[in-house]
Amino acid sequence: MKTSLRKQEIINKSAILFKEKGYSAVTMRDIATVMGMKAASLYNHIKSKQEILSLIILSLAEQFTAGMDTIVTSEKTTLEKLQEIIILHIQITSNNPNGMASLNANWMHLEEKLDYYFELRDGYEDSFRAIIIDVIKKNEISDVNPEVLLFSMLSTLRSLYLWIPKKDDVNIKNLDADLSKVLLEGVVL
Amino acid sequence: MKTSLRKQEIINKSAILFKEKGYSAVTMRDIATVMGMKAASLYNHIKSKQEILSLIILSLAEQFTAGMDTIVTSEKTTLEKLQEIIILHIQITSNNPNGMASLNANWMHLEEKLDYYFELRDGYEDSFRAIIIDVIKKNEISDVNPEVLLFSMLSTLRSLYLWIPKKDDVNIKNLDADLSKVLLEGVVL
DNA sequence: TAAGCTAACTAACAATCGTTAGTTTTGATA
DNA sequence: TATCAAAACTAACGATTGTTAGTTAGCTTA
Repeated sequence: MKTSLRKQEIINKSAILFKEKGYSAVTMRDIATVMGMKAASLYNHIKSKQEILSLIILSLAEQFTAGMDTIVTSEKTTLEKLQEIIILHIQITSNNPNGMASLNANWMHLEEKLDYYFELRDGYEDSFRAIIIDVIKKNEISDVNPEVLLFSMLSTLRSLYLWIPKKDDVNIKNLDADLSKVLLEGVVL
Repeated sequence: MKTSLRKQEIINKSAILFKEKGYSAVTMRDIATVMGMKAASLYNHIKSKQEILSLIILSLAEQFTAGMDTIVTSEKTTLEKLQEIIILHIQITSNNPNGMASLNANWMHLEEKLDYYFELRDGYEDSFRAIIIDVIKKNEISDVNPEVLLFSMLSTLRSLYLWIPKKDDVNIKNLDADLSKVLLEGVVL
C-alpha cells in the first residue's frame, strides 16, 4: 500500500509545524489550516495525529538503520566507514530536515511505537560505537575517549537539521568535506 | 525579591517534566502532582505556566551571557578562551541539566520573553564566532571552516545535558579534558 | 487569645483538544 | 448523462486545558 500524494502532503506540512512548535502544541486544526481544509477532513487520509508523527519518525529511523547496515557490511576501512556515516546523515537530513527536527524533538510522543523506535536507535548507536572503537584500536585516529567521540559526532550530526536549510545546494556539496575535516581529519594522526 | 524555596521547587520539578514530555504536554495538574498539591495551589507561588518556563530558560541564558562576557574580557590566549567556553558549558549544564533540556527544546514557547532570549542567544553566538575566527587567524588551530567548527562545537556543547546526568562526579572532572581533546586538540596544529 | 498571613483546598469557568457521525460536493468513468 | 468513490464539509461529543474565585487550615506574632 503506497502512501497517497495528499497523505504525503499532510505528513510534510505536519513536520514543518512539529518543528516550529513541537508535537503537542500543534493541533489538528493547525494542520488543517495549512492544508487548506477543515480538521475533520484530515481523517479521510490519516488515522490519527499519532499516525502522522509515527510515519515521519519511523521512516527516517528505518533509513538510518538501512544505511548503517550497508556501511557495516561494506568493504571499506573503518575510517572510511566513519566518513560514510557523515555522508549518510547529510543525505537523509538534507532530504527531509523538517522530519529530522521532529525525530530529534518529538520521539517521546511515539507511544505504541516507542519501543520499536528505541530498537532502531539503540541498534544504530551500537553499530556507530563499534566502528569508533575499531578505528581507535587500529590506530587510524588518535587515542581519544570513544564514548566522548561518539557523543560529539552524534550531537553534531543530529543537529544538522538546524543547519542544512540555511545552506544552498552548492554548499551542501562541500558540507561533508568540511564536516569530515572538523570531526575526523582534526583527530587523525 | 528572592525566589522562595517552594517556588524554586516548582521550577525544578517542572524542568524535569518539561524535559521528559516537552512544555506543551506538561499540564499544571502534572506539576501539582509531583509537588504533592492541587493545580490551583501552584498559583500561590507562580503567576502562570509561562512564568515557570521563562524563569528556567532566562536564568540559564543569562548565566551563559555573563560567563561569555568574563571570558571575552579575560587576558587569555584565544585557544584558552575556547577551552574556557567548554568549561562554562560543562559547569552550567552539570548544575542544571534539566533546565538545559528545557532551554534547548522549549525556548520557542517563551512568547513575550522570546525577543529577549534571542538577544542573549545571538550575542552569545556572535562572541563565540569571533573567538573562533580569531583563533584560526592566529594559526592556533588548523584552517577549518569557522562556521562548521562553531556549529559542531555548539551542537556538542548544547547536547551535554543528555550526557552529563549519566556521568558520576569523578567523570565530570575528566569531561572537559576529554571534550577539549575531541573538540580542540584534534584540530590543533 | 486574637489577628493576620501563608499556602493549601474545592469548585467551577470558558476555551480548546482529538475525534466521530452524518452529509454534501467533486471529478472521473461507464 | 447517470453512477460511484474520494474527499471535502457541518455539527457535535466528551475530555482536558490554564486559570480564577472563594474558602479553610495552620503557623507566627502582637
